[in-house]
Amino acid sequence: MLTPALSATKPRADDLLAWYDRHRRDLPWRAKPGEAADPYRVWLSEIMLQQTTVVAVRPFYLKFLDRFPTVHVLAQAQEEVVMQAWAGLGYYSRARNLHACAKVVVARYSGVFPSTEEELLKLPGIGAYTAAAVAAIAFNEHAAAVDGNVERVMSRIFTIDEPLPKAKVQIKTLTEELVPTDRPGDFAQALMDLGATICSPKRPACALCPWMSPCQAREQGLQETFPKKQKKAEGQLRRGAAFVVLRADDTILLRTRPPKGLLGSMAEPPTSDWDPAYEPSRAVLDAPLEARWQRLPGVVRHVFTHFPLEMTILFAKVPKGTPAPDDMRWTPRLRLYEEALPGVMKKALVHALGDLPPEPAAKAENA
DNA sequence: CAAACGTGGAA
DNA sequence: TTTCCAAGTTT
Repeated sequence: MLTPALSATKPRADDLLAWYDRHRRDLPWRAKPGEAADPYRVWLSEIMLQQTTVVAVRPFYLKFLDRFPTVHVLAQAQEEVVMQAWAGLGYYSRARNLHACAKVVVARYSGVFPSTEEELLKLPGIGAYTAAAVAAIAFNEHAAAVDGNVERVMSRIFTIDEPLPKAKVQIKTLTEELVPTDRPGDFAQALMDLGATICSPKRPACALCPWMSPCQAREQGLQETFPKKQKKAEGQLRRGAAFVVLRADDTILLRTRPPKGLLGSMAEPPTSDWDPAYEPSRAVLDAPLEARWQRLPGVVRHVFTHFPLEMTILFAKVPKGTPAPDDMRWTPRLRLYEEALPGVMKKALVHALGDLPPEPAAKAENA
């Protein structure tokens, strides 16, 4: 009587929501059940979570929210301060767009986020996913937020053979058809929680899945083969040099990178160009100033999304009063934490100086 | 549309 | 150690 083909039933939002009500993750940016969501916090968290794990985001989110509690505070902040708060999280164009977006929301929308997917999509740093996520989660709009989790869940449920990213259009349509009139915000979060905790990339816990029965991939035992993806070419190794200068008054030579491109608007010790053919033995020719340069043993390795980097570190001590070259500055070693130093540049400084002084502990509000 | 764009953690 | 990748957007 029971035919396996029956499993081709449409997944029910109610089954997912019932699971969510029991197993929802408690996250700092997530409103408690029954509470209204704060659009600013939802938006901030969604930007931070782009291509970034919950574990990595959590401390940054808490510190960022403490420093910029409202969209008004953020809009009025200096860009350098915003970049400093983002330093270490990666994908720094997000921080520049975040700041730009805050200014638009304050200037054009009086500090109130627009509530529709369509309007949100116009704002800097907000793309198809984030527009739908904020609309649904913060405003309970009937929007389908399709991120990597949802792509995985949907491609498994419907055994979508088309590889990503081509399958995105189809997945968006399929997801829209499942969004309930009732709780679109919870549905969006439930779907992402499902992808993050049950329908994981490897070893999905199908036995615990509220959508096990309608899942076509599970029925065929092929859940781990979805989603199909086209592979990206891996980048070629680039080499370069970084120049760490310690002045006698315990200051370090830094500069700010151009606003666009790799590590845009972030701080760094002066560096050479990075190129596969770079010759570390000739690095001193690229030095920012005359000094007795010392080539330190070893290299600093770092892996960017699209290429690996090997940096040779040159170190020099210079006398008090040495002027900074054009577009560079001296920063006290004890205040390096105030600089917007990306991870790779922190590595370079640590290689030359040893551990950097820690940031002073934030003052406790209720000590 | 393919490529650029960071980082750190897990298997 | 290698591989994959985590709540994507912009150009």
